[in-house]
Amino acid sequence: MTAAAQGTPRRAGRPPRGVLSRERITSAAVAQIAAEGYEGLTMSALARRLRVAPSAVYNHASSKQEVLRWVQDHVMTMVDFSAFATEPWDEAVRRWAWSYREVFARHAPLVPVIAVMPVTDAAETLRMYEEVTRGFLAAGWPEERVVPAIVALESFIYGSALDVSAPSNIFDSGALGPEFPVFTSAVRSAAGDGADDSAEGASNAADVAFSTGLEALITGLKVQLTE
Amino acid sequence: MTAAAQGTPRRAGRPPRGVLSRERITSAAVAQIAAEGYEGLTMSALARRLRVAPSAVYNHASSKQEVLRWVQDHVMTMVDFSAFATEPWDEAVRRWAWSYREVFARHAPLVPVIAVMPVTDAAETLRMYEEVTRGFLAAGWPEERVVPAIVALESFIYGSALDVSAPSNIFDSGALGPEFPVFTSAVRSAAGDGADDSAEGASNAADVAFSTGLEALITGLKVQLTE
DNA sequence: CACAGTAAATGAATACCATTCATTTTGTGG
DNA sequence: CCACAAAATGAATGGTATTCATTTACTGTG
Repeated sequence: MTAAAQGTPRRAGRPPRGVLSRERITSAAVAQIAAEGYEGLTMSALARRLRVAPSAVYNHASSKQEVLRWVQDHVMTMVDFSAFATEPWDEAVRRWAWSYREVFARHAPLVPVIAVMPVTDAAETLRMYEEVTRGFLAAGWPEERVVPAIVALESFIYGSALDVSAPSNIFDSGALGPEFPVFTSAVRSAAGDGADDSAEGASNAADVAFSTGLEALITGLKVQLTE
Repeated sequence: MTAAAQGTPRRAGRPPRGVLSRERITSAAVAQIAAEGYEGLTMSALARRLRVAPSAVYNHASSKQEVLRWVQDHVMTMVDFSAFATEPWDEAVRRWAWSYREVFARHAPLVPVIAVMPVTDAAETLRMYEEVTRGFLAAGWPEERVVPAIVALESFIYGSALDVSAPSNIFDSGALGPEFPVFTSAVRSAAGDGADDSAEGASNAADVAFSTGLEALITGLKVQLTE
């Protein structure tokens, strides 16, 4: 019952029709992550889901890192950048950034992977960059300034995605509190801010910080444009 | 030769004087990272450096994650936030942010650790927050806005620290380039920007993006203050 | 001062995990 | 048609964090 848990156990040797492919491996990995999270994504679990021996995966992917890169490119398709075609620049950036952060907050373990990942053969990622770049140019941005601005926004988004997965009591200074009264008080007063989770903005601490930073970036980038 | 590679091999049982402590473990971990990087930081290697059996470490730290949290708090001492005591707000933020990013670019694997790490009993981290908060308040910031602003800056800094460790050809679209001409062209024109590594700013792509985002954040946050 | 309990070390064992390799089978290009 | 490449199996391999039984020594209580 090593590979196929039920049905014909498939003997060794190349099968008549290809069993694996980049697409099937990627979607099995995504399914496994959805089912058991990133801790649950092991090469064994992946192979089990594909009804295949673990070593078979290595005929298609050279490492688990490579599988993660495929997953990352697939996850990019869930980021909504459609507003760049219809909305003014600042509103398009706003919608894109919130969507981007939301997607990668649910895939926080991918964030460190992305940082080191070259964009080569990451087609979906490139598709997004292409459209976002178009949006910047259409809004009158000089070409040489577009990529740094996108990278800056992305850096903020990735950092914020990590921040979302932080525990809400992350700033609880505990027993050391009295030693740092100014900060402790500031944390308390920030928590009291939008914390009435009754209606409207529905904002927790991470959302408030993200909104603060994103609006500042949008404002500041616009100012840079006029200089 | 399991534990001590030379000298008296120390028999089992509690030693006359304590061999380990949080401080000694932390500094051994930092030394190990300096010597062989984060891949080289294994519990075995750490124990070897401490001349101790691997299991001994678990009498003081409950997991490797905890050791990493100690390292992270220690690394915080290398961030220079002294400018908040002497410089005007925007210049202080600038110096702090550049220092912060530089430190964690050299410790990128800690970034995902930080995100989930509560600040409780992270004394050095709290020391920094205390001083930064003071600086914001002294510059006239309303108390409830300080923490979101700091978190926003930190998110950008962490994301940028990851960006620094990315390969420089990260935006090389390779064979897919022709499919995404607008983005490909923008990448080329951005590269030509400050890429004459002859003199002055000495800026690579990551530095340009960081500067762009940081200046935008500073400008945008200042604007928010006057509203 | 004795004695109990706890703290801190050793060394052996565990369970996993990614990855590799020899082997087998099958599809494919010359 | 035949050699070779591609793709599967199943059995190692080496490394990992972590746990456990055992031993020894320190520490606080009567």
